[in-house]
Amino acid sequence: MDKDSKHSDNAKVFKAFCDETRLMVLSLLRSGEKCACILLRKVKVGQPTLSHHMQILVESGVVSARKEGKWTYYSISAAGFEHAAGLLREFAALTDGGGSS
Amino acid sequence: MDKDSKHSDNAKVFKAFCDETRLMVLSLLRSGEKCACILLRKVKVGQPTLSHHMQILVESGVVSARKEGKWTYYSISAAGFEHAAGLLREFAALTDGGGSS
DNA sequence: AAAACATATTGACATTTTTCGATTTTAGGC
DNA sequence: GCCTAAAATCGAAAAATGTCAATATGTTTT
Repeated sequence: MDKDSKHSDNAKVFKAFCDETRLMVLSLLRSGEKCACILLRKVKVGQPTLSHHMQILVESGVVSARKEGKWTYYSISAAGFEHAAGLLREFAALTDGGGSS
Repeated sequence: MDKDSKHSDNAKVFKAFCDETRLMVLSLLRSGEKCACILLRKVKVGQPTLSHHMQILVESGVVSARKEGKWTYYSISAAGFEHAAGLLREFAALTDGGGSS
């Protein structure tokens, strides 16, 4: 079981929370689904940059996207957060002896 | 209340989990306290690099360090993980209407 | 179909992060 | 004091990430 690639994947999930702008977006989404144009007015980055951040948030699973006409609506994904929380618990949980090497 | 600096601080906490090598270290620490020299044998980075990662882990609060003689022993900090988990919950929790802007 | 709008993509640049080699600091053994 | 070992610090190179300007794509309106 290649542990290394697993850690690489897990790091990707946590990277969603590593950037100040992304945390700002997540914070804004706490009050409900919003379209990119609304988010764009609140954060201090350009449109392409926001688009890039939203892509990272969606791919990490903590945000879901919904297209409707010209707009893309984003919202918090409860399942994505559960997954991240689960990983956190996993890393915090101590094993028994473990060191068989 | 300057939200921006708060997000900056929170991002710093999550950065502990953003790197593959750091996740590897956290994984190793699950089976108990270990000195840097042991960790060094398991991860595939040099000694100065490991030292740097350990500094980040300690400063983010998820790992605690204990010096004993020539050695430095590291272990998981339950409190640090609680804090990170709390932040995660905070971002996941929906507010009511919120938009008082 | 043309214009206007919302978002995505591309390409370049700047900043940040990771990494390493060399050196320094600190502690213990001779 | 001198030598060895463990870990930290310094300085620079390499890699990854964030940012923007320009352009492209898709959608609604006129």
